[in-house]
Amino acid sequence: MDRFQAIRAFVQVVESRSFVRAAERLGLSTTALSRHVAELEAHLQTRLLQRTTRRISLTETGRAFYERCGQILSELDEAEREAAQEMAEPRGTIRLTTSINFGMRQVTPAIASFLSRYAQVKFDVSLSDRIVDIVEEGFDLAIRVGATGAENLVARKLGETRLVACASPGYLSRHGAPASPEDLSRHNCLTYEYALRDTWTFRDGAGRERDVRVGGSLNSNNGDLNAAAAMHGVGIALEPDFIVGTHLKSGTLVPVLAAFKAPVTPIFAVYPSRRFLPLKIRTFVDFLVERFSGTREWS
Amino acid sequence: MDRFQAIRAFVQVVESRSFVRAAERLGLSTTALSRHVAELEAHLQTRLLQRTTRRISLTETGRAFYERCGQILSELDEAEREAAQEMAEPRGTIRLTTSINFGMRQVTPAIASFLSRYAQVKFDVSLSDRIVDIVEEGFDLAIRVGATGAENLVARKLGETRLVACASPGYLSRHGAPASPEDLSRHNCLTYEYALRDTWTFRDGAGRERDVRVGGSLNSNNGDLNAAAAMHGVGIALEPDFIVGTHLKSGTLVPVLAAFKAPVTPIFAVYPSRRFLPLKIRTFVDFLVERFSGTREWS
DNA sequence: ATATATTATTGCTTATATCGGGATAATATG
DNA sequence: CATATTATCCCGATATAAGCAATAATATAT
Repeated sequence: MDRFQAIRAFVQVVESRSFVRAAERLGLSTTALSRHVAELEAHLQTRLLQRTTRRISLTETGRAFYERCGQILSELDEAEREAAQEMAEPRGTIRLTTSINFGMRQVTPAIASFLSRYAQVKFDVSLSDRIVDIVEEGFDLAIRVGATGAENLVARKLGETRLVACASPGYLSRHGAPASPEDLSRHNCLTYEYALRDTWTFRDGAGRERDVRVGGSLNSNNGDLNAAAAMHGVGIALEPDFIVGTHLKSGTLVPVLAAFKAPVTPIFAVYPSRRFLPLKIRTFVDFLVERFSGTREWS
Repeated sequence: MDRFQAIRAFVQVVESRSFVRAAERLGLSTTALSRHVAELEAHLQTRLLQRTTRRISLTETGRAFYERCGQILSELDEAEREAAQEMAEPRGTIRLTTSINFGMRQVTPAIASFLSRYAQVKFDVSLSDRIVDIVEEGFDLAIRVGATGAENLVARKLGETRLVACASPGYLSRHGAPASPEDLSRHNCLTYEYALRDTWTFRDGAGRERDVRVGGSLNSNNGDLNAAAAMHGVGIALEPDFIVGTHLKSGTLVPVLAAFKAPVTPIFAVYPSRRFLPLKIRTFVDFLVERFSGTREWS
């Protein structure tokens, strides 16, 4: 038995106070309607409608059931409209903050693609590697590598990035490639201000952690700058694959310590945990998840 | 598509975080489950679950829909359990007030029949022709002829009673039968304290109202007493058919003014309009409606 | 009171949809 | 890299729902 159909039938009969009128409104035969109500009653093992062939009235049980069903059906309709509203154009401005590198390389093309699909949406993007308080500063959404932020937020995982230690072929031919993480202490390591400032972590074949204190002639708060420096042969950088992926492919940078696993960092979409998320946000986050879901290697 | 089935499937998949586990719990094949979710998504024209063959996660839209559906399903379950609970024994005491005559003749046997069916129910009956405030005096239910009572009450029609003017054959042979309502002014009319004290109303063949001022040697607050007096030849009484039905059948009383329609009075079950009526009350009212629904002639 | 029209239900037939099994494709895990 | 797990697709068998026609019941009109 299709309970939804049956309940709909029952409700319509009550509201029409007639099987034939209800059948007309639902576009069914009275036969089907009569059966539905009968099946519902059989299912509940109770009588919902007191019917003479001429008039129908609710039983007490039926009255109670009807009231609740009316409520439930309208709630369901609302939920479905809300969900299907995906088709309704998302509109409005999305205030977004994200890290400079990932923002430039991955989020920007995603935004472009999203904008071409949804003409009514605008973006207000703030690039910053600082972890901003999105509630405090009025952002709708943050896309963050690694950090999720405060407690009252929802973090939705978009993907992962793997850090890769790498250097230019020129640097390696001059200084040799490190064979183990500990060798890094004898190399010029380009460090990053906001994370991994002093210590880089690797995991060896046996799964043991190998922490190494690193340092060198360049520390910056910008991964691109470090990558560029590495390409110019300044030293070894530990970079997320979405920054150096293309350079590794082209050979301008070469991975080192490939036998050791560098940390994997999750990438999150972070937004306030509201009961009903605005359509524009929901749609954009879904879009990002879909776009990034299959991504194994950033480029 | 059975939308409830589909939603149930969807919710179970979300909660099981797996199609196969959800299928086990629902006693379905994974095939059916997969189809249900796919159909639901097609219906909503949106993606609810982001699924790899190995793991599934909710889309934002799906998350919102899931939360609402969980709510809706539990409401539906509750409504169905509540309705099906009819099978659960009604139990407890029903505090009931009803008029003396109708109570004695019709309600008492109904109560007896109800008690024999539901062993866990007890009755506390108060017979009175006074219109009591059932909320004030703590009654669950009143059965009333004519009056429905206060505003915050629900009145459920149980049936109708027709008033019949009648007298004993002896009285009529001595005084003759009235040919029109107006003739009643020359007769000894037995009047009833709570209603129709001074004026009786009839409707003639053309549908016109014919009010007649009546009076005589006996006024009482008890229909039975008036009927008994009429049978003893005292005069003409205007009595509900549930009182005089048997006497009319046996011939101890004879109807007069049969060409004129006497007023029809509805009979109500009246109870407080609570959101959730106790099972015992619901069941008893349904029982009364069923018992009286076919009744055309009271006896 | 009788006849008539309206209305809900039931039996029967056809068409449709649903279900489960096996095959397939995809992906974590060891 | 191989294997086991998992979701989806295809197909045949079964079950289910819809409509038509007939029936029973009842309100309204004559």
